[in-house]
Amino acid sequence: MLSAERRQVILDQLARDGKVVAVELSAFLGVSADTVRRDLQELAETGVLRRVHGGGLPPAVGARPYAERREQAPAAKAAIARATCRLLHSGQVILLDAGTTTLEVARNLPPDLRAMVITNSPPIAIALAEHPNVEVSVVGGRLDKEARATVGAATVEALQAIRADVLVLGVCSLHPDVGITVNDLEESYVKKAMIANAADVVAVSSADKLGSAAPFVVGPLEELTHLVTERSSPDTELEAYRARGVEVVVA
Amino acid sequence: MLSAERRQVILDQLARDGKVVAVELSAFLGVSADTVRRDLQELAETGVLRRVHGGGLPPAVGARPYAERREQAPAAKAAIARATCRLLHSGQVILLDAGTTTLEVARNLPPDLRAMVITNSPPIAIALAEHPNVEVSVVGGRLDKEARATVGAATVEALQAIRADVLVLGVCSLHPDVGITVNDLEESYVKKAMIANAADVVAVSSADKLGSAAPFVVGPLEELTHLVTERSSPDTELEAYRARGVEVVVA
DNA sequence: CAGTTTGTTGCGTTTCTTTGCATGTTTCTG
DNA sequence: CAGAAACATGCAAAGAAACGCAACAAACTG
Repeated sequence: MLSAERRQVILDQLARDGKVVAVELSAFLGVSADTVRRDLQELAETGVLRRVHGGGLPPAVGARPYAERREQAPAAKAAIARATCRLLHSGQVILLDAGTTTLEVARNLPPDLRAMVITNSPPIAIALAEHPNVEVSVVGGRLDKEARATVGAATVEALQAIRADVLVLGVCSLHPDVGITVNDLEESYVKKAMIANAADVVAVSSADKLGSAAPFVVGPLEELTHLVTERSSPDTELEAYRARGVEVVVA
Repeated sequence: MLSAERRQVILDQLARDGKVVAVELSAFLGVSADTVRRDLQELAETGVLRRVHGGGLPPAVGARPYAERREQAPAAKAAIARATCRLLHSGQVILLDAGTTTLEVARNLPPDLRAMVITNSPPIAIALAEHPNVEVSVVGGRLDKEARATVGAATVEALQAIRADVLVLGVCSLHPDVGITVNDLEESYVKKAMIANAADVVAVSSADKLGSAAPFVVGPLEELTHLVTERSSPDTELEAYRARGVEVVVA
């Protein structure tokens, strides 16, 4: 049996049982425990398995979620994106935050929109490379593999050199009292810097993110000038946002 | 027996058994193990077989559709990319230039390579987001839609804040006397800045780009420490590069 | 047709991988 | 806390792969 084949068997067994045990593998595959250990180490280095004492487990939720998130609720996202585009005009400097909804906004920008778009998201930059009339600028920095966006000191500093007319902000969690919150500290700093350097702030959010809160606070709700969300949001809930001066657009 | 015929037999056996073993094939086909190895290598380059120590397996199950992969990565490019990866090591700070060949390098980085990769190419950044062990940093700036790379003053300035161990440079044109040249002024400045801030400079180039020149000069050939190119390059031509102190690697 | 080129194949040598074992260390468990 | 199990590390043997080289055949050329 080929060593690569053996590793494939280990992965199959991991996928089937949700775990692998070193000694069992040793007996099952007919090789020494040493060899199994080396295989497990090798697999762990490539990131497809998480090494634990005695065997291996599936890797922690890693690069997987991005592909999944991209597919979820495409219809609602597209509607929000189209509604957001109606708030954007030629001649503006547009700051486009990272996120799957904002990526959809980028894809839906009207072809005749002549604007300058600044983004910290490589996927958005690539999507806009297809656009005939917008000028694109990328904000550099360390890449957050999860969000596919640049973060860190360099990103924040670069954002401070920018004055945007409008920011399209992808929000993770939005709560009338808690404000804008996210799941990552670095991300919160980047969003803060974006908000600080944009005249208008348009938040785009699917209905399920409204009324929830995450650990890291970006700022109070009053920072937003607009909120674009789905039709399915209950109107009573949206009233809380309107009362705080946010112009709510239901797509 | 014709060599093409022999390869077909190998593929048949792979389809039937789900694997092939080099020594078994050698005995079965009545040729030396060397010849079998060469066949396997050839088949691996077209993507119909995954080469492993001791034999071959079906191409990776989770891998992207092979037609697509093949289209963007002709055998020559993939071979150059793999050869380039052998020049990179864990612990290095690697500067990755934009380009289709360098994108292929990014895709071919060994999963166990632990390095920091800095790039001005959003597509490369996205490709590396899949990599479990490299840290990715994006250089910001205005996006050149054609090249899908950032250029301009911001990009050059950001590059000057970097000290890389090795630069992987995609070259448009390379000529023993004229040096490194490109078709775009902005691009030339970016490449200059990259070269100025990297200890080693590895140029990757398909054979047809050697011996040609473009309008904008990046620098003399002496800036390069390595050149990785295709097997098809005539050796007499490569001698000119070697004579100027460039270590030439033929993939 | 002779000479050249081109491509394939096998061989010898060197280098790298894999593997099991011996040894010492860490981690788990009752 | 002590014994057992799991782990890490170095080592040596077997085998696989890479590389240069030379023999050979087929195709091309003047």
